[in-house]
Amino acid sequence: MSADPEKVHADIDEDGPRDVPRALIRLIEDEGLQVGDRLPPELELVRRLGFGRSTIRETLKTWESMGVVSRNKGAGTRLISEISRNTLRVALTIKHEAESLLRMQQVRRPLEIEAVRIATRLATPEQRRIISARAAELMAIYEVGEDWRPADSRFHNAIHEATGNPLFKQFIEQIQKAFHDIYETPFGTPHLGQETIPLHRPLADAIIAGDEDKAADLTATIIDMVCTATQKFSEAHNG
Amino acid sequence: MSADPEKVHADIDEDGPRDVPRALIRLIEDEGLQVGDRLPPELELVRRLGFGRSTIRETLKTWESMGVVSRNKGAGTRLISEISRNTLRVALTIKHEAESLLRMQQVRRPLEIEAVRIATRLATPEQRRIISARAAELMAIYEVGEDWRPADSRFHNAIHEATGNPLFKQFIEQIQKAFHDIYETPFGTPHLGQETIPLHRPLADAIIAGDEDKAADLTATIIDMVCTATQKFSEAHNG
DNA sequence: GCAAATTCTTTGTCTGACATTGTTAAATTT
DNA sequence: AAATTTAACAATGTCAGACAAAGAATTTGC
Repeated sequence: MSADPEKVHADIDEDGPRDVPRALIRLIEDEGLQVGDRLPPELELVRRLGFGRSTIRETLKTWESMGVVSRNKGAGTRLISEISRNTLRVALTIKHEAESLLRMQQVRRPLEIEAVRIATRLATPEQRRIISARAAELMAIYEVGEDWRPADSRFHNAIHEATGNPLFKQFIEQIQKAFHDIYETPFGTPHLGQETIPLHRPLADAIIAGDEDKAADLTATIIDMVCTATQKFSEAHNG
Repeated sequence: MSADPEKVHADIDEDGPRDVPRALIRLIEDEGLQVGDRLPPELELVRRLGFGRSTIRETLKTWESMGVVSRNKGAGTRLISEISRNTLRVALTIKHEAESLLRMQQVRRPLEIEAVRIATRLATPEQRRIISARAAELMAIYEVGEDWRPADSRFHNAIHEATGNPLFKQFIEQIQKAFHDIYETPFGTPHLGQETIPLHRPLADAIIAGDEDKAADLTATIIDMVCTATQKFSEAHNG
């Protein structure tokens, strides 16, 4: 077994990760750094991790663009989202043209419907109560005529929670975030989808009753209405 | 009007974007670079854009992590996804635990099914031909016993193209990328989903025939088989 | 004409220097 | 003594140069 001492030694020597991201994650975990904490300065990272500064900077800059850390000249680098060796970072690029608002809803549609189906099947009684409460809150705010969008987010969020799969929440939230980024910038915020709100009460009821098909149908209807509104809006603003 | 010559001059001087991403996007647009084309080498970018090499590299590395470009030592940097000044970049973080492989397939499922439905409705004759050809290629490679995964990617890619919505391709590809990142690292690559390949021929036929429901059913079957295999795999490797 | 070896090109990494800006501590003033 | 201003410090941002490593292209040999 010990026929090749050099190689054996090389393998044993391999206790440290060979690339910067791994080494950084390891340092963060070993140090027990939490969200909000500051990372060591770059020059200390150079010393402790054994990589060149530019190499380390490339990783930190990438993490910054992914929202893992925030970096400020003079201040330092802070952790702003959880990261561990089990965290995988994925980036999407969305082209924002006339049709992209519609395209986003087209992708959101199946995700939202599937999320509702799964939630209807799997939600615990506690989760169903929360969904119902959020729906009540949404309707109340809507009827008073206040800004219902935060309540709408909370309602859908409750559904996504109930799926037991955090990816649904993440994907849909990112789509919505991109949607609003595009939407608000060019021409103000006209409260798109207002007319879908009254449908949210029966949707909540269907979920609570465990009527998967009805819940899915209502969700489809809601998103289709948003699509129609989006389309009208796009046409009105682009030709 | 010419009360402040210095400032006027400064403003006129402002013909070039101040940060690297803008400058790069501008160059790509001006040059008319398409997906698949090669970017100029780093040193030429240094010369033409007027930034230091490390600064440019930080942007290119970030773009690589976002799937905008692919970079290879010796080769060069290629554009692998559309980018323009209207492109929005969004990042996801996926926590990879025992269940995350399954969770990813759970999210992929509705996306893939919807993509197939839309493709079946909207594909042009030319696109249907391509899908058919890819299916034939996939079956041929599969029967010979070679690595069918690249062909499988090309087949699904052809479907995503036919939706006319690039977001489907991006989302699903990123999920797959994350899946393989997790999958290959810990325990080698056991060709998951092998038994689904024979179903791809009838799937292609259904798409070409315009039978939306059948195509959707077959897709669901395929992904459910992958889910089952994933589950078995997870259990075998985690207890 | 083809295969192998060589050269060239391009990205990857490291080092060192300086600029810019936020932070902190000292000095000055009130 | 307290508050404000100022100066020193620390951290990231940028640039330049050198070499390593690996893919691509060319040349050489047969």
